[in-house]
Order: sequence, then C-alpha cells, then structure tokens
Amino acid sequence: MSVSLKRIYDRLFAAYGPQHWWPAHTPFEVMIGAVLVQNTSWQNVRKAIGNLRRLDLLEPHALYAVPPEELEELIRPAGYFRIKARRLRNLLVLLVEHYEGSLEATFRTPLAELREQLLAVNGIGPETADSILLYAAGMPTFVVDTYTLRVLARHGWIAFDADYYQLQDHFESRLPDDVQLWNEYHALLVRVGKEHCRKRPLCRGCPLEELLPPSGPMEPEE
DNA sequence: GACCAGGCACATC
DNA sequence: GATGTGCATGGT
Repeated sequence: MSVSLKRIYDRLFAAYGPQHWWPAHTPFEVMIGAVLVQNTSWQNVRKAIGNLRRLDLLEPHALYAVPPEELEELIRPAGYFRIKARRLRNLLVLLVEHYEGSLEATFRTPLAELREQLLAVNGIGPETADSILLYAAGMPTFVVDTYTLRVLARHGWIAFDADYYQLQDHFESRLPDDVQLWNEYHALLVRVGKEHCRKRPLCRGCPLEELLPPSGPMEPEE
C-alpha cells in the first residue's frame, strides 16, 4: 500500500521502455480507434481502420458521408460492428455538426466542457472519452481501463470494486500533472496487463512481481 | 470448442 | 443504486 505510483511506473518503464501510444497516425484516427477498441483486441481494430484508410475515409467529413450499412461492413472486423457504426456516427455528428469537422476547433474547447460533450454522445463512456482527451487532444486526464483495475487490485493497492472515478483520482491526485507521464503510464499498464495480468494472473517474470503481497496476487471477493 | 479482448447502454429488480 | 445481459469478430 505504501508503494508509490512513481516507483511502479519506473519499474514498468525500465522493463518495457516507451510504448509510443496511441498507435495511430492522426488525432482523428485516435478518436475512431477509441470507439472501435471497446472490449475488443487492437489487432481486430487495425483491420477495420485499414479498411477506412484504404478508402481515404479517415477524415471527419468523408466518414460522415458514408452510408450506415457501408460503414458497418468496413468496420466489421472490429466486432460489435452494428452498434459501433452507430457510435461512430454519433461521434461524427458532434464533430461535423457542432465543430464543422475541425479537430482544431474541437480541441480548443476546455477539457471539462469537451469531456461533458463526449460523454453526452451515446456510445462514449468515461474510458473512450478520456482516451480521446489524452491521446487525441493531448489534454491532462488519466485513462482507466480493465487492466488498470486488475493490476492495482491484484497487488492490493486498490479495492476490486473501485469504480472508474476512484481509480482515476487515485492516479491524478498522486502524480504530477504531466500529459506525457499519464500517456506513458496508461500504455505501460496495458502492456503489463496484457502480458501478466489477464483474467488468470501470470505473475512469473512480471516487472511488478517483487511488489506482490507475500500471499501472492489478490483475488476478487473474499 | 472454450475463452478472451484497451466498454457501453439498457432492462429489470 | 446494484446487478445482469446483449453486442460480434478473430486469435490462442
């Protein structure tokens, strides 16, 4: 419990180095990817984004003009393709009808206000909104995901039933307000989560193994 | 064939 | 307010 977040970060960074997040060419691509990756592996999302890129659709007005069924087919490899087509559409309505398709204008909006607008879009929840704010807009907000909870809870650093905002505050209140640090920290947590902290913990060789409680990884309930 | 993946909205109690 | 369920493809 007394392990500092900075020490955890340093171990992860020493083990893995920079993660170069978000894996995308442009801020718009980050936004699209943030929706497509919901409960889905990035590998599948890449195929879908590849389809959009091939047709030069990675731009707000162009994607806005694509008919619903066509969009569904293009993003099919990302899974949940019908619902995600609608979610993308909802996001595009905000961008095109409120900001005239200008991300520059969109990102001039103050953080708290833009966050509200994103959360008001049906299909965008806290993680998707924060991913867009941090990785597309470069705004200081800490992104929380399932790996964040798993990694911290398994080590006994936070309760398994902590909600999104408790986790977010846990980081934001204990770390310097540094966009680059928060960018890298979240990416590193995903990395260590993928390699060692899936539904079944694989703690052997994990950079955080020495920080585990003596009894081993914690489990939910009890 | 089961299990999992960088969530979210909605129904029901 | 808490808990359960649908959404779907593709890799291991």
